Amino acid sequence: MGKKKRVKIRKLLERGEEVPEVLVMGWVRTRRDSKGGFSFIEINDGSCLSNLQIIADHKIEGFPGVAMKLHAGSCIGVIGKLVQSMGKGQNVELQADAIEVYGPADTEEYPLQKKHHSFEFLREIAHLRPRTNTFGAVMRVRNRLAYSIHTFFQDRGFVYLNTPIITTSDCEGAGEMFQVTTLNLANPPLDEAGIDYTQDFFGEKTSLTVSGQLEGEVYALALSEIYTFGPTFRAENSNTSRHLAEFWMVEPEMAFYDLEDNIDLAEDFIRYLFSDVLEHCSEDLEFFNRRIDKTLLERHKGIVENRFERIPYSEAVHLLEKSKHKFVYSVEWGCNLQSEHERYLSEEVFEKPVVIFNYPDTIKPFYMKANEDGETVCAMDVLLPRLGEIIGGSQREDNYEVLAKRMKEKELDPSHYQWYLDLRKFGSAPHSGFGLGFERLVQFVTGMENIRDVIPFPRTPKHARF
RNA sequence: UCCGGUGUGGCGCAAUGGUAGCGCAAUCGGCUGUUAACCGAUGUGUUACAGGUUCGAGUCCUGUCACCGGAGCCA
Repeated sequence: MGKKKRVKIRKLLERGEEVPEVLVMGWVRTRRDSKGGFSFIEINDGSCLSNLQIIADHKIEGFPGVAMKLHAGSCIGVIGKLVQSMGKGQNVELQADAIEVYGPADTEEYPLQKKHHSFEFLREIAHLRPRTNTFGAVMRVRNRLAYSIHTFFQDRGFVYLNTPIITTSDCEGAGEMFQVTTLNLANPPLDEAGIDYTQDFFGEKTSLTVSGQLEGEVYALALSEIYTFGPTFRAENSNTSRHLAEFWMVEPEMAFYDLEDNIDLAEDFIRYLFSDVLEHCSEDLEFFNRRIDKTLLERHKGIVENRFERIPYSEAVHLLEKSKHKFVYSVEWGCNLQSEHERYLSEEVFEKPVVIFNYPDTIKPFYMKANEDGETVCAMDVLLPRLGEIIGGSQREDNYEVLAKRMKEKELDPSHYQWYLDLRKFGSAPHSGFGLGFERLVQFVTGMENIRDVIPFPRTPKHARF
């Protein structure tokens, strides 16, 4: 059996043509026995959502012994004839000539049953959940999105850049950082100030990155347009359906882009991704639309077909102030917009993605470019209905003096950022960029409610198993 | 981290302070070109953990842990 080339189920179902002899391999999802002397076995190999139905005549060689092992979860290989199906529900089916069991699954112990399981339960068996319809579909969609992120930027001449995972730059207190050290925690070397990091592996205090942006700017100011796509770490004790301690982020950074160019790119990017996934993952998306969220496809088409709303922060505040909607947190110019405010704007006022830009400088980081009004900066957030912020970005401050002053105001140590300031000292250029949370994108595209169910192995507070 | 909720057979859930049940799955049998198959029978429990109140606790109280939802923070 091993000598013949195996064909994936997706290919066979797409063609829908009869094949005199074919080999398929996969995991049994369900078996139904007929007393007519044969069994129906459905197998799935992850190449697509659909199973392949196998007709196994009990007369085929060794079947009585084999049949006992063909429970849900077992892995088998089958050689047979692919023929038009006599039954309803599938076009073609495989009439088995021989079946080989690679790995049986003890039905008394195998946790997955042919019934619905809660996502909470599946999280406890993260090593087996990819064998369910939902997780197979999530991971195929996730894969397609990753692929089209690369094609979007590659088609536009952006350079894919790998920024460091281990870093010394504390990206402006942007959340808690995971420390990286080889010091003996039970007995660390000490000096007057506390722990003596000169004796640590890198000779100074290091952490896992919370953003590749600062390093991305370095390469944008040489290669013009770059993007990063890699893991990001936040040690915030955050327990929500939208947060992970380890997640993947896409961060393009572009020389010669102002804020408007930046927003244009972000919008084109989002709409490209949705359009691509609608075209290439239709079976999986229809599954999500049927089982997870009945309005999913309708909303996705809305995103592809309509322009995003764009409003300045000041106007957003004005809209919220004059609205009759009762908010838990009141709104005034200068405050951070709360989740309830963002949701109100994207879900009720505009009912589509909203870009808010020109935020007060007091609530944004030091590196964002100051506007001429002296009180706002060139920041922008893209808000999606139901999900909230999916993109945060800005035009960067490219004036040396202004940036140095901002850093002083925010009490940052300039010695840590000398290389960053140097970019403004030598051949500075207007430039912009943004960050997109990859898992939040997958969440929105699939309709999955919890971010822990769109990443293979979620890392959250108190949870790093598997 | 804060607020609220939940924790009971493998899974999903029920049970006024008084004998812990139901559905699905599983096992066995029947039926059938079946397809979330169907029909019948069978087995399945330290009620998260540690204390407390009570004649008696799954149920009430205290603490711990875990999970879920929301908030903060963020992508």
